Amino acid sequence: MSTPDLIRKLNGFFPVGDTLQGDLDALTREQVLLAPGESLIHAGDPLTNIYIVDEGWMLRSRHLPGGGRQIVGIALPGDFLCFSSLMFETSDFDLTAKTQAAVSRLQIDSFRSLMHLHPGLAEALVWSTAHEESLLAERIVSLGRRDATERLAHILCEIVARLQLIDRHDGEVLSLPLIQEDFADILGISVIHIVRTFKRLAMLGAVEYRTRKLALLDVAKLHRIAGFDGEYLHFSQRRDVRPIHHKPD
Amino acid sequence: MSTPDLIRKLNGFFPVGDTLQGDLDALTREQVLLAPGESLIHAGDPLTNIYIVDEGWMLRSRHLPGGGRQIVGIALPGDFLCFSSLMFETSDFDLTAKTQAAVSRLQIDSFRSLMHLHPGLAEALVWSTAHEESLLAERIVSLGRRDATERLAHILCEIVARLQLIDRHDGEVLSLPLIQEDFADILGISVIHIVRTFKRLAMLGAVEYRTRKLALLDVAKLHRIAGFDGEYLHFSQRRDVRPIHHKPD
DNA sequence: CGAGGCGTTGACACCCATCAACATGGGTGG
DNA sequence: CCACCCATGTTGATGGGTGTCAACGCCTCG
Repeated sequence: MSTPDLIRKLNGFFPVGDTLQGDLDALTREQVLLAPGESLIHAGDPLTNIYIVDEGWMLRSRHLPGGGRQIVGIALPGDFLCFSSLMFETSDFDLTAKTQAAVSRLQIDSFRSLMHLHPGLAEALVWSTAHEESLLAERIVSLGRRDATERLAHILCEIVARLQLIDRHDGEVLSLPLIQEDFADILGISVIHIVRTFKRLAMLGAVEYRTRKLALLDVAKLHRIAGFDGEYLHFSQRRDVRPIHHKPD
Repeated sequence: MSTPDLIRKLNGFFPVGDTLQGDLDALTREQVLLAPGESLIHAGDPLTNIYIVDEGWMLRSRHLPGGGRQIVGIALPGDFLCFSSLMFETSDFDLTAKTQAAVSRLQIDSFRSLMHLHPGLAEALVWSTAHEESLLAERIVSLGRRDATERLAHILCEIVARLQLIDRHDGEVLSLPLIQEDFADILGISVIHIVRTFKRLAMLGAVEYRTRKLALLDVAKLHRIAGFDGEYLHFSQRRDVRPIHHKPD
């Protein structure tokens, strides 16, 4: 089985040759199926695998002593998970399926040797890592310096853009598995204030949210509210990547 | 010239063999000297290099339309900068020297081929990337779910731990180049509230701050206030890393 | 038809931002 | 050595954004 979403995502960024396609297909993989709410890994668990999301939404979160939760990342089909298994022994976060999900499990040791045999795989991982790092940094900007309305608009812009990249964007009304409590824990805001904030976005004519359905009324307006500049996603940029095993001139 | 801080840092994590040491020495490097306040790169600039900080503190920040600033990372001696140059064409952030600083500039193309010739270099980069990713994720938890006092205590714990790792921790009173405005922009809090928060930490008997000097009165108490668990730094863990070019049994 | 998940509303309190003014202190030039 | 100045830190008053609590409404699913 190939990894159509990963390929599609990388292809949006730089031309994916047959080599990389082959590399990814060559992975010996075990697929894990998860029910909604089921966890792939818990904070403190040993890290022994890398994963690629094949289908579904996964959330990376931390549970705090006081009972709170902070979601630090959303993983969509085509995303790598637990890349830090390459270096660290335990996980700092929970990894939980938000929908029914399917992920490919890759033993870290075999992944290492596969990376050596298939340099394109290393490229894919590096791209994915750089990309995720961008998302984290941008989230920090949001949490640090944007108010609730801007934050919510911003994450919605980001989600829409990411879904478009993997062709999961189904038009005017978007199905997404996140409930308002999830948005609260992504944005560092209380659930009740998320309600108010969605209402404000609706009154502004940008979007309307109702239980896992998001109606996109005016995406341009949403971008304006968020101060969204998709540059940090680096979707439109293509660097002419030479596989690592090619010597430069 | 070697990279003592990078080596020291990696060594705290896994045993650094002669191979990696040699790899790092083999880098053909151009050193850049920066005055305090001087920028190495601005948001929007093309990314054509990777850097290693040899000396000084660097801040990675974003300036917002409204005039605000969010600092997303602190780079200390031994840290890589702009690793995303491997994949992206432009920078999303400013990189500014907070002290006098010296960084080694490495052309991205020669860095790529060096990574191939010296697998240990790739290991070092991956470790550094994973490490930075951990810091970003933990910062998101702070900004999302900790109040001002916890946030400030937490970043202070993190800074102390990072300085210890590179032997820059000079005892009871710590010199650090950050002013209160910097803390404000790291933590997403106003300067004025940082003042009050430092005062609270002083009244609690944890630390006292006065113009680039931090007196550590009771580090254990500071940890307790922050809810600090250094696990995310992964300093005490050592994974037995096999260089990528070794086949697993 | 009942129950539970999810969303909504209003009242109230608190954390933190904003503004304006003032204090301190180290460095620089005369 | 003094005077000044600029960076940095400090204080108080006030207001707004957001959290908390409690109660209720709606929809879905079994």
